Amino acid sequence: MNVFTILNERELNHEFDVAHNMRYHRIPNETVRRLPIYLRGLIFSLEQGQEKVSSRRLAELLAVNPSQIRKDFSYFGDFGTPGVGYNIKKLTKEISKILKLDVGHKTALVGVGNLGSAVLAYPGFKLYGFDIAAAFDSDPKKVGRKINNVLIEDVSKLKTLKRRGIRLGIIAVPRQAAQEIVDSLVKAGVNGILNFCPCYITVPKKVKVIKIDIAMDLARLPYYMPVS
Amino acid sequence: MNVFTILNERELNHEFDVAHNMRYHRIPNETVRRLPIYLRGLIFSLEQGQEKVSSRRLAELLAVNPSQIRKDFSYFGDFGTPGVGYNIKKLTKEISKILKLDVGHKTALVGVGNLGSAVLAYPGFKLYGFDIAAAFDSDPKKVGRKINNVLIEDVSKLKTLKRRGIRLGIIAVPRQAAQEIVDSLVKAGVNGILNFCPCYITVPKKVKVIKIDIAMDLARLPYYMPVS
DNA sequence: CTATGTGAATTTATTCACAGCA
DNA sequence: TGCTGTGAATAAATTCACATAG
Repeated sequence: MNVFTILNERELNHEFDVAHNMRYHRIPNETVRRLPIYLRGLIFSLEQGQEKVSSRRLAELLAVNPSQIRKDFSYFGDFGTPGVGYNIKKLTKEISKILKLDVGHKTALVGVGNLGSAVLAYPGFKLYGFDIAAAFDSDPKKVGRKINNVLIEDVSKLKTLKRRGIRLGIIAVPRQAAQEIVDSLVKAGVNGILNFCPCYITVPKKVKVIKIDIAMDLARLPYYMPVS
Repeated sequence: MNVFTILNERELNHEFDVAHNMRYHRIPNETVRRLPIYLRGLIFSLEQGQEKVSSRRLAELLAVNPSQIRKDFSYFGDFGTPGVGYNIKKLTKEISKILKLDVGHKTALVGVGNLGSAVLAYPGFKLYGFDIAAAFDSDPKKVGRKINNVLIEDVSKLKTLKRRGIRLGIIAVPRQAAQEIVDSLVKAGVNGILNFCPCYITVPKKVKVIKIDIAMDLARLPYYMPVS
């Protein structure tokens, strides 16, 4: 059968890991997972007018363990000054670089329904350096319109992505259409996909998929809730 | 400062853990995280007309390790038959019970913008036993209308939740409004919250929050993508 | 002969505790 | 004194390997 689905989070990369980013020798997977969280906290602190932040303050803000933070940061060089804390701007820049968010990523959205529209309006993408540069839908009524200043194009135009330098795709189409769209994206040179469809999709090895299933996260909540 | 934010996934429960669900002695956190994934795979297999499934088949389907699956299942009794595999229905029922999804959860959605509407239309919630029984918005134009057969009520009606037996809330409002809504939900007796707002919120200890930040997940993708 | 269930081995992640710097 | 950076200690998760059941 061999259905390929990188499910929610973790399943990313058991083979890769070592090869790339040798500059940062062996950053643990869990640390990588936390880096975007730290980034949020750092940017938040910066907005609060701060310039330095200690591991303790950041930990309080994010409800994590201070030594975890220090250990995580220690995987890539010295950024803190003892007795003072971390320089927020410097650290932000470094983390962005590690996550390769510093270059800016043009991203294509496919499927401009409710969820797709929400994605277009979501402020968080810009924060992380993503630029939703194109949107596609198969509904002729939507094609040609603009949402959040992004023109909606027909899905048949997906093949232009390569030429336009877009390597990332976000899929928010009905589940039946998902695999077909994935194939088109891959053919168009996309090598990273954020999948919102609650379904299994198949991709070549070189393409990385992250799947978000909003219901799946909710499904863990009752287990952790106090007995009512 | 003490901002309380259970961020994305994991941060759930360092204190709780032991206390409840003693019937299932000490199911590891990571296993709990995977249970909804297994549930999906099981239901998928069932829909394919199968009755039994082996750890190998399930592992292929979900792109995980077979012995991981067996180990995970072993934390709660014997459900497989050697040489054959697992009885899908029985196992599905048991996992639902562990996750407390078997009782059905009435859930309230707050914020019926694009994201909120997408949530209302999302098929996955029903799959996991969630029933979005109420929706709220502050926009008078939306109040009174129905989406997906759910009546949109004014946010001032949030206080009726307790009476209606709703203990779960999904927040999809603009970030500025988030904390206020959270407070209202908590006051109305909600003890589990799924937060889609990219912001920090504060809750009493007894309330469990899961935060989904769709951009944050995407932020890990470039790191794992092959160099282009 | 196939597939489970599980101790044991291994790998990975977290936390502690403290030396050393500003 | 206050905080970083990090080895060492601990804890948690994963994987192996095999005895055992159908």
